[in-house]
Amino acid sequence: MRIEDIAKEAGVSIATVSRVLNNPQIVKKETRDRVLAVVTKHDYVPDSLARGLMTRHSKTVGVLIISVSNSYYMEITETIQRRLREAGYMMLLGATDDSPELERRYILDFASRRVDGIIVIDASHENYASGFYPRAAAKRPIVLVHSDEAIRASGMREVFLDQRLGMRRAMDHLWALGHREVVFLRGREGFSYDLKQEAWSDWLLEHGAEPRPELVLRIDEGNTEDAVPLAEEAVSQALRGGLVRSAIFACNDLQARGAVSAVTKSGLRIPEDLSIMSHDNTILAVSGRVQLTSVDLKMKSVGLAASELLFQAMGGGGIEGASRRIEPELVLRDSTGRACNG
Amino acid sequence: MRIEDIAKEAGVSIATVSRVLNNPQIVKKETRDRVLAVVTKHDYVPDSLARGLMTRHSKTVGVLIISVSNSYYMEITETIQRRLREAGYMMLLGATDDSPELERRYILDFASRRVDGIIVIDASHENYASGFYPRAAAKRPIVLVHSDEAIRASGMREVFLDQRLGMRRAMDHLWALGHREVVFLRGREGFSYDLKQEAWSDWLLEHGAEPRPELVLRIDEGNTEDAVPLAEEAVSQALRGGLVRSAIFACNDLQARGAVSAVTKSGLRIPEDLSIMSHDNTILAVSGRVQLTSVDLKMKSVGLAASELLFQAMGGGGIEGASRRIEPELVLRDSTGRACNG
DNA sequence: CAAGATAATGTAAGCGCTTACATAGAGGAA
DNA sequence: TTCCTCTATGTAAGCGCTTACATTATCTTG
Repeated sequence: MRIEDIAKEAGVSIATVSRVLNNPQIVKKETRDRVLAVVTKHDYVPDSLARGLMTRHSKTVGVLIISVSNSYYMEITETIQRRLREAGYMMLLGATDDSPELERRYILDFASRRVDGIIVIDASHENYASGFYPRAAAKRPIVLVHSDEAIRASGMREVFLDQRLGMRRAMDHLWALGHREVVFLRGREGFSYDLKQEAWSDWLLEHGAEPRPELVLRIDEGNTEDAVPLAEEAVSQALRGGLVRSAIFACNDLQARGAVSAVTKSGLRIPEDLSIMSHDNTILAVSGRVQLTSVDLKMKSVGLAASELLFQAMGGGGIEGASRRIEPELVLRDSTGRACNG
Repeated sequence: MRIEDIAKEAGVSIATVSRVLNNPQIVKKETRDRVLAVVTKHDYVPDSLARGLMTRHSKTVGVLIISVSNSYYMEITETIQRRLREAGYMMLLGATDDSPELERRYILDFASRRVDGIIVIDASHENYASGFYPRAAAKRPIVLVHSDEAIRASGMREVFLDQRLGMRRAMDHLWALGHREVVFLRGREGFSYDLKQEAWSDWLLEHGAEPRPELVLRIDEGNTEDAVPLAEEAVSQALRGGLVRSAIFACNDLQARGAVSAVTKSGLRIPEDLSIMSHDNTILAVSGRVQLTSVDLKMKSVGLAASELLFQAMGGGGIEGASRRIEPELVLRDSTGRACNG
């Protein structure tokens, strides 16, 4: 069914059909109804490729995340998807596997599909520094969600996820409870682990404590479900080695769950004997016997902010003020308590 | 940058540029290199809207799921997304909130975007019965992922998720362990709860046991994180009422986690005093202190099968044999054991 | 009721590509 | 050389729409 067929059947020109579809009020009610009848009769939907070719927009937004199968990204994807739908946009979703190269390919592909805007979650420093984002942003609105100081100061549209603040809040809380030694449990590699470790280290230094290397427990997986047993194993071992004496900071809830298992199995109580601070505040934080104190990155707010910024941009808004900072929140639960030996 | 600009700069006609991009081998190496140089120089990517208008395909596939923020769907979305990318397709992702109406709107929208194919996860019976899917499938390949006997027999391309078999395996397992009374814990509403309850009920009847209504525990939420405390509360209450004596079947891992909390808090041991059978086998099943025996729906296989079917269809394959059945698998862990009073 | 104003519809150009067909150039056989 | 074949490139139509502009129908109003 093409617009021509509808026009023929309704006895009007294709221009009239187009008007009925795009500017109903300017066509006489009588004609309009006749056309609409034919349209609904055939379930006719105009070809948005052809339409986009003329109008220069596709009512489509490209969204990039590192991984689809990660609870941590679920909430932000959900939020963005919902907002886009409400505004009549479709979402093209791509997973980059944390590869800047793949990210670039996706963005070029988005461009060729004439998306009206792009949201990059966990934007890579590399693609910013090489000038790729700015170049792409010159052609169509791009919103960067990131935790990178350089991007923050770039003047691009961006949502800054203040992870250092989250770390500070977590450490402050432990400190206030009397913990003077905090073991740092992390995954193998990845920007966010490095950032957190740096923040952990800096914080300790600021408070006159030493970020001793043996306090860093590194497991080989980060975010898959294998992280749970690996973290458990790592913590058990550290426990046996007498390294864990006051508190543990885990980089995500999976690792924290593993830590909890290790600690309970060793006969110690949480939080009486040992505190565990977690990060991400996913469903895992509340699904076990001991509910985890966890840093919540407020991904819903992040998603909302990113969508808002993008809509503004797509509506022709300028770059000024197109910048947000979201504060992580510490959610207190049962896994942290006063230090017993503090 | 349009093809015309490239042509002009390379000193050739637009047809030649097009050929360089689509059929490199038919243009003389010398010319080709000259064109390619200009193309890369400007990061030129052809407008896929214009291209799609001619070629009649968009290299895009529409995927529909009920909810983005549900661990249960993460794996299948991930699998499909990965397969699509490998094959050079982009994924338009829509969340239907379990609304057949919204599902229809999405499918129409997909159609207008000239997607090359559509995958509907948890296809609705309503849209099948009303003839909507078949009508849509006449115009472009559609693969339905579902647990609906009617759709299974429809002759459409479909992946049948044999949930009844999963239930049977779960119940057989409990029965073999000596459990003769199985409490059924479920969410408020939704096809899959009804299907499971029916299977539970049928199974009991077949084994000469009675599916007594008071054995059905229904909480007001199903899949959000609120389900955990609600399930805990429901189970605690049933425990106090003396209703839970041998085993509990929970419709998903969230509910099972709530059940575990209730049971442990009441002082009973798992699985010595009470067994808990879970469903979905998400990360939650392995993240707590007691690891849950759970029915795994093999969503990765489902996703693979769905993609395969779609690729076949998009490649021009016929409808015959475009049908798969995936068997759920029972993953045995620590939450189920021999009945103590069996 | 003529005639200018206005509302409703039609005509046709063109969005950026692909591709059938036309054309030109190069090489080889007679 | 002439004619034919083959290869490389150009020309132009057309994909299904939107929209500026042209045209025709319908009102106003003196």
